[in-house]
Amino acid sequence: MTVDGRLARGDRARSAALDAAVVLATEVGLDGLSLARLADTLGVSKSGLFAHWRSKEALQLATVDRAVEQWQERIVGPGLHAPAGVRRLWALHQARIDFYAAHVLPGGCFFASTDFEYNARPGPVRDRLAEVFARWATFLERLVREAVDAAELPADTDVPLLAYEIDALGIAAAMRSRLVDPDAAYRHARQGLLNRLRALCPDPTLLPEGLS
Amino acid sequence: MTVDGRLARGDRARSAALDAAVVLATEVGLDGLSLARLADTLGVSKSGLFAHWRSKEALQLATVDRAVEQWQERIVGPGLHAPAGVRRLWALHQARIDFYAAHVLPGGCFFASTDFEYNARPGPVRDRLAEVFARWATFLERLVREAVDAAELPADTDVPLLAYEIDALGIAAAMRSRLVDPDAAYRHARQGLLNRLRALCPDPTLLPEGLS
DNA sequence: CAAAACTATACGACCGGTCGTGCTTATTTA
DNA sequence: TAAATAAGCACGACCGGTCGTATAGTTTTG
Repeated sequence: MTVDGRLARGDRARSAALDAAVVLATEVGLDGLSLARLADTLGVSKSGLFAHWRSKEALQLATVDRAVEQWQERIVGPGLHAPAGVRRLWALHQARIDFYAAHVLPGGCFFASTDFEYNARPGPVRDRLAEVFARWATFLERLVREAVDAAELPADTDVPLLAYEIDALGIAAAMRSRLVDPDAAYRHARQGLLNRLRALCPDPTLLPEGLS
Repeated sequence: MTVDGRLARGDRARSAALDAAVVLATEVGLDGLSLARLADTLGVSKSGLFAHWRSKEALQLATVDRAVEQWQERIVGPGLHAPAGVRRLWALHQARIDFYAAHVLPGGCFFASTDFEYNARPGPVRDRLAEVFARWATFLERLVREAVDAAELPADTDVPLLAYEIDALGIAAAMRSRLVDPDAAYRHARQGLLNRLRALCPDPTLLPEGLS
């Protein structure tokens, strides 16, 4: 039953297709990505994709899930293993900033472009994106609340809003400014998140050293 | 020479087409908008559109310009007529927040969706968008600098970054949270911009009254 | 040798774009 | 004032191309 080599081949092709789909969808949009281009990139035939997903929409949903997996591996994962409280929050932000510099700024952000692409288009894809962002917001809010215990956040702070800001500001500012001045994007993302962290933690001794 | 009735008819049709194009492009994307759907919405034939614009790309560029005009009329205009300094900045923000509640939240934001749609797609449309955002950033930075003279902004503040944040945060936070919780979008946009303004102006007596 | 994975081919629908024609309307002419 | 002219505008039909999708056949693999 293992049938390891047999099933492994199909799973490998499926996985490679999803990885390529994330990259291509970031360039041309999740809906703008044609199956022909995806098949050409993979070096396979277009119709073969229908053996793995029954429709393009099914492939789009799988692409969103794959992007979530990549995001969690590269961003959330390192942050979760950092120390608790403010330092943990900062470790997460630092990982995200480096991720922006390495992936978002050169090639665009899959979630940002897809989010805005489907914002006014109800349907399964938009629903899936809503779930993803809701989970992400909950996770961010939890991280912020943990940091609050150590840093004495001002009483009138809206914690869910703060979590949203941390997320939206980093991506939006980085991508927006990329159109105007690519070099400024990294500084903006880093500075913006750092400012947010300072507001969150007035005691500078709690922050990592060597930050401008 | 007046030729009023002759030219006015064509100009009216052209103007109506651009208004509809902005609305439709906000829904399905600037590139996802088909000429057939635009023609159907207008109740005219598709080929008639080519009498006004020689190609779809020309119509897309005209659509961007039209959206800029609308934005300036509804947002920049009221703000420019407000008192100078912090109050003027707040008047601009207040107009933008109301605009979010009335237009962006129900139907999406043309600039946000189009910006991310074309972020990784070089070409004339992206270049036009870059010009628009560069002008917008310059305008915002000028407004912030005028407010600084009255409010004594902290010395280490990055003014261009602040201008970017004010813009990106409002749109991104509003649209992002719309997917998750429509009711929270207005509060988020208002609270986020208000927080920014408070950081900009530590003296509460300079701020408008009745703000929570 | 099955069975799974993949390819080749064809289809209907829709895309942006072109062309030739008729209608509307302002200007010119008598 | 009334007929004639001409220009702008809009229309329907149609083109080549590409889209997502279905079906039948071929190659690969344990």
